[in-house]
Amino acid sequence: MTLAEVARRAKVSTTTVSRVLNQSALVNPATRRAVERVIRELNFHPNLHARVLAAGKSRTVGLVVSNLENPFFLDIFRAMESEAHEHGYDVTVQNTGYDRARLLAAVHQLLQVRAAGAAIIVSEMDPALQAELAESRMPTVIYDVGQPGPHVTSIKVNYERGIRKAVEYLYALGHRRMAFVGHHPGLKPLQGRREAFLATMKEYDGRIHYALAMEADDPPGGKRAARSVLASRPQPTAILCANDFMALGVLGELREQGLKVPEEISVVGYDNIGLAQFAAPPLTTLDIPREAIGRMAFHALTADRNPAKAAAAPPREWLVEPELVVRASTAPPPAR
Amino acid sequence: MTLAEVARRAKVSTTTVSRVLNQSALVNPATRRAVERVIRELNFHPNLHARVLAAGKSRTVGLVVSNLENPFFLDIFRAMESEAHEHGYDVTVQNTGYDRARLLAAVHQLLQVRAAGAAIIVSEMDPALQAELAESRMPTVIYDVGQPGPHVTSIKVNYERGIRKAVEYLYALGHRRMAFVGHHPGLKPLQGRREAFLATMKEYDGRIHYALAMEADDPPGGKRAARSVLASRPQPTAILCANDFMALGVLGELREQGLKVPEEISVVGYDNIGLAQFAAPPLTTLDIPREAIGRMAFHALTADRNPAKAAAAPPREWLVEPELVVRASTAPPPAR
DNA sequence: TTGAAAGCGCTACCAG
DNA sequence: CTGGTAGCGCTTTCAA
Repeated sequence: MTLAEVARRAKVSTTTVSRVLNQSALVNPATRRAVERVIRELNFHPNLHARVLAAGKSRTVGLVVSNLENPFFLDIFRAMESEAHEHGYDVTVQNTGYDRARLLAAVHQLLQVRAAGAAIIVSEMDPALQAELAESRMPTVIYDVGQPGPHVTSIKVNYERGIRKAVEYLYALGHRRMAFVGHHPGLKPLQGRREAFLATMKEYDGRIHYALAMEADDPPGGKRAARSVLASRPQPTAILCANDFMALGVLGELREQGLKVPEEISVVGYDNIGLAQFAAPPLTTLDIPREAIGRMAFHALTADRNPAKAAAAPPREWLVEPELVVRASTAPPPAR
Repeated sequence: MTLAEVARRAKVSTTTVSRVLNQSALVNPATRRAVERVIRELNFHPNLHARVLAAGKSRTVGLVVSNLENPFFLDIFRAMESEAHEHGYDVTVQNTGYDRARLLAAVHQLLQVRAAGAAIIVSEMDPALQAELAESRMPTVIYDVGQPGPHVTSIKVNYERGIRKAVEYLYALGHRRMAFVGHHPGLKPLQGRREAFLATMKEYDGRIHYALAMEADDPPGGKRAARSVLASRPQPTAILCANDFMALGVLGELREQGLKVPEEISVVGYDNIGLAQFAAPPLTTLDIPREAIGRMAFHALTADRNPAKAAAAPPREWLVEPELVVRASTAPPPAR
């Protein structure tokens, strides 16, 4: 089934059919109806590849994330998708599983489909890829790493500020022994949270004792990490997690070990995913506005498309501030 | 950057470049290396739209699901994707949010990109769309509804059997007042679970008192549903959920109401998502092999591609049996 | 082992 | 308002 076939049956030119497909105004209403009828009868679906090829532009933007299983990324995807749909765009997601090879493959795929833009919200970004992306001239959004440029917008989360808020809060509650549960050393953004923690610890200069553990980004990873830090001595009275998803796992381990949260030990997460309030107990965490990030990412990718509104273009760099959300997983440490 | 440009620089024909791109064996190793060098230097990424258009076939399969946020669907996606990658295919996911209009749009999109096949794992399928899909002759996998056909494979879960297992288990524990938490009446598969529950109740013919509540497919929905069934009298001593994702929400509500699980009330989920073991308490549930479903779906879509192995083709209809997984959210009802 | 040329299905420019 | 036609970038015979 091709457009030519439709044209033949409708007794018009392919040009006309193309016009009705593209909502062009320059087509007689009667003609339009006739063509539409044929399209419906034939169950015609225009070949998108041909359209993109001929038109030379695509209305698809790509999103590549590290771990779709983690609601943090999923939320960004959904926000971006809904914003895109409102503007007549589609978004294709790709999951890397924190694997650099898959990241590379994902980016190449987007380059091959000549996507209108790509938002790379991953933790495993590397400089070489950033350079390649910059050269490609495809509008790009990068997360937590690198610098903005002609076609690249950078979104960064002020992790350190977030961690500091959490540590200050815990310190004020009386906690002096803390543990940090992060993951995948070497992955910049996550390491960012870890380093933010270390930097904050340094500020407290010896007044806080701490332990660290790095594991996979999921509940089982959190569980293992919790087991590890609980084995350290002196045992921490509070555990800070690199994200809520892992925090779910640390809560599970604490439950298994019979440690009451928050009476015996406090836990704070990061991200404020929806599940955080359904954790037992509901998780104190640092909110990161995923909805805004997703929408912002979409606009950053499609902004240059409207040179007219260039003035209203979004900033090429955006710093996000996490907010502390106190729920039931934190309390003063046990009197001992 | 086009293939022609590469050909010019490499001083060969476009045909040759095309050949190296397609791993064709009929190209001199030296020539190949030369071309590959130019490709690398130019950072050339062949236009996928042009390739698909010219070749007339695509190595992309589509997956459309109702709610990616629900790990059940995400797991199917990941399994399908990993299987696809192993076979040189890509998969594009689309999320409908249980919205028929979005489902239609998603399917049309797949038709437009001439996808190699489409797995429609949704609860909002309707007969008209099934018919359209059948006519389209695109390999399709449908879930829980309809009949298999020339190009359509049907995967069905034996919900009733699962529900019966759960009810029998609870009945044996001593429960006589149960509630079922489902969602979106009118959505076939989910209704399927509800009807399976009702059918089972009928078998017990008055020996079990029950209540029902339908809400959204997420923890908040489960929470609302729980509130509703807890208000019914006599109050149930066990709650069966249409899926684990909602069960997370009912556990949250029970916790808020101060009801101890499983001492005062039992909860059983459905699906056995990874989070089920991280729920508090770990959830008794019915396992559905999502990994197998995802892989099976991929093969069903690409099977006809290999007429040689037609004999080893997967069955056009597959019935999945849920297995009861007992964890800590169920126990005998309180003595009262 | 390599190349010339005819499409793939659609859009867009230029006429009428 | 409508149509003819030249591509878009690549694959695929068919020859050489």
